[in-house]
Parts: sequence; C-alpha cells; structure tokens
Amino acid sequence: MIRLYLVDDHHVVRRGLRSYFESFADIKISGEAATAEELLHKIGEVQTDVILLDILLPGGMDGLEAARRILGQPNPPRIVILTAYTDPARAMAALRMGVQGYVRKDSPPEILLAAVRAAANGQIYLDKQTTEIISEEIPEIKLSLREQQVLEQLAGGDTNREIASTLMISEETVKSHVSSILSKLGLENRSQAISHALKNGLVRRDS
Amino acid sequence: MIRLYLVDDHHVVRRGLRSYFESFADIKISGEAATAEELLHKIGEVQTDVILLDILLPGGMDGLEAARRILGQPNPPRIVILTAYTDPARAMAALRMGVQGYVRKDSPPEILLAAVRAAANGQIYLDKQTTEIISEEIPEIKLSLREQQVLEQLAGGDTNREIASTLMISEETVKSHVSSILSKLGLENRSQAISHALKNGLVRRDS
DNA sequence: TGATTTTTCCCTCTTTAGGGGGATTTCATA
DNA sequence: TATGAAATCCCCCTAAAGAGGGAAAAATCA
Repeated sequence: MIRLYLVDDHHVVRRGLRSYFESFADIKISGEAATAEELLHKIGEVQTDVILLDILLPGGMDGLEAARRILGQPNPPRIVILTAYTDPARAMAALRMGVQGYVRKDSPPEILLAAVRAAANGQIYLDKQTTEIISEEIPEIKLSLREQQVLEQLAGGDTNREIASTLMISEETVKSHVSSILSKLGLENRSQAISHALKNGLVRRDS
Repeated sequence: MIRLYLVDDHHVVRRGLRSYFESFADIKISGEAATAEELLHKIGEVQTDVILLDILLPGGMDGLEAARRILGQPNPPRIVILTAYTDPARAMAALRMGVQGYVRKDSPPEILLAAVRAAANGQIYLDKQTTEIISEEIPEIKLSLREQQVLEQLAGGDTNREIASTLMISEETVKSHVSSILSKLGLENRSQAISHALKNGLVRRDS
C-alpha cells in the first residue's frame, strides 16, 4: 500500500488527483496541502511514502524549497515533483537534491501513476521531455544569491537604476550582475531574461 | 438537469472537475475538450447547457476567442470562464462578450458549482475578487490587433528589429506600436510590458 | 459620405542597456 | 595558504529603446 500526500494550490487539481489515485487499490491518500508552509507544518504528523508536490505554490516558499527541507530530514518520504512547464535547470536541481520524479501536469494520468509507483519503489521516474532534455548533459545553471535578487527585480520590470536603489548598490554593479545573468542563462538581453524567468518559474510572480 | 461541457488542457483538471460535478444529481457531463479547436469542432454535435472554459489553452486560439465564436452562433450554450489569475481587462472583455461567469481556478469547489448553476439559470456569477475589481469601473484597455501581435513577440524577448522582421514592417513602426502599448497599459518601458503581459496572461507562454 | 481608428513611416534627441576590460575586497575551500 | 568565486565599482564605447512631433494611406464605423 502506497501512502500518497498531495500538494497543490488548486482545489480542482487536488480533487482530480485524489479521485484518480483512489481508484487504485494499492494507493491511499494520506493527506493534502495547498502551500509549502502547510505541507511542512502538517507532514510531521502523518506517515506517508510519497509526496506529489507542485513546484509553483503561493506564499513565500516554492515546491523545490519545501522538497529540500523535507529531504533534509532523517528518513524522508519520496518526492515526485509536479510542474506545469518543463524547466531543465529546475529539473536538474530537483534531481540533485534527491527528488524521485519529475512530471508535467499535462501528462496523461498513467504517467503520474507510474511516477508515484516508481517513487514508492525508490526508483526515479522522469517524463519523456524531461529525460530528453536532461540527457543532453546540460551543465547546471546556477545563479548566485545576488543574481537571483537582481533577476527577481528584472522580472518585475525594474530598470537598472531602480534595482541599484533597492539593493543599495551602484548601477554599475547591477549592470555587471545583469551581464553575468545573461551569460549564465545563454540569453542576449534583459527582455529575454524577463521572458525566460517568468515562463520557466525562475522567479515568483506576485504581480 | 444541467448538461456541462468541460474545456481544459490538463488531464487532472478535467478529471477533477468531472468527478466533482458528477457527484451532484442535477449535473451531467456532456463532453470534454483539451483545446479551443477541439471544442469548436466537437461542440456542434453535442447538446449542452453550460461550457466551463479555461482561458489559457495551447494552440492558436485562447478561451476568449473560442467563447466569442460560440456566443456568435444562434442559441448558444452559456459559458463560464475558468482562469488561473484574475485579469480585470480580460474579465471585462469576457463579460462584454456575453459570458455568464468568471471564476478563478483556485476558488473553492462550491464557487465553481454556484457559477455553473447560476449560468444554467441565465444569471451571471463573478467571484469576489473579480467583482471587486470590476466594480471599480476600470476603463477597458483594448489593444489593437497589431499591438497584440507586437506584445506577443515583446513577451518572447524579441527586439524591435526582430519584431519588425517577422511582421514585415519597419523598425520605426514597431517602435510606435510599442509606445502606444506602453501608453495604453500605463507602463514605462518594455520590461514592464513583458512582465505585465506574462503575469496577467495577456499573451500565451509557449516557451 | 464624413469621421475615427488603425497602420504605416520618418526625423531628432536623450536615456538606457550591455560589452569589454579592468580592479579591489571578502570569504570559503582545496 | 593559494585559488577561485562572489560582490563591489570604474571607464569607455556602441547599440537599442523610447519620447515628441508629424504625416499619410487604409480600414472601419456611424
């Protein structure tokens, strides 16, 4: 019997997952959470084998950070990441941190099932697209803390001057951070950086 | 008995909606579609009272355009728009075009149910946030066709020169379109336009 | 038809972005 | 301790973006 915990901020998604998985005799839903904070708060009190975890969650913490914390505990449950869009960098980061699966939300239900069962067995399951992308030996793209902060504001539409002002550094420094972000991500200008960051969930979108 | 048609590109969402609505005696699911094209293709052959329609759909056509076409037909079904983020402009546009409801995906299921039942009765149902926003008498922000096309490419990270090239117009023309987009949306630069467009679902995000 | 909007293009001018090439300090780590 | 990454700042220079002010043809609408 696989005990499965569901984490997604949308009611309909949780309900859909629950009704689907409950139709299989070997799976039992051990609980649900809508946010990363709720998950971390509740997970200590339940015994579960697998957590199906959405990446983009409202509030301060995203799914990856929640995964990191849970996997840092002794004898943690397996985690399968559920995501709307396939992002190579995030998938790599997730795998490095010990996640057991990475599947797209628009995958057919059988894929989700396969991923959960594989995770329960300690196997790793990746969907086709992710596997293809990963297998191309993509070097991990890692932004420094400062670069992430700059990217965050970049994606908010701020100018270099505004970023400089809120980070209390000079405009020149911001420019050098932006340049290294572009070079690390293989992009050509800030517009592409904004587009990339928002489309691939590299930043929160609190609009 | 309310016949309800479901349109969403995610399996889990469709499944969740179906299992939820089927638990009510007065509702019957008359069909499902994953894209706007599929909906338009299939809807002629089924009798349905209400269509629950996701706004962001893969492929060329979005939910609003599909709604426009369906509502243009004689004696059309009622349409309830389902959306991930509340966008005032889109909500206004949807209502103007005769849609019967506008609800967020993360609403509690009871809200969805209320919206569908209201639509079946010919009433209009808006969720709280949308109502609040609408009631502030927001003047409709309407981009021309050309401006939408430019915004689409803008959000993809393209430069003015690239946009000019694909639209087969001069760079100067692109600049004037960009300027009018900024002025209509009340923004200051293209970075803000990209951020705004992606965060508020003004463009598709096919990454 | 007349009026309005859309789409197109041009010019000038200022600001912003971004590359290239340094340099310094701090801090972790091999 | 040496090495390297991170973070800070500077200069010079080119290209891109955007404001302001027109203008004119085409499409749409009243």
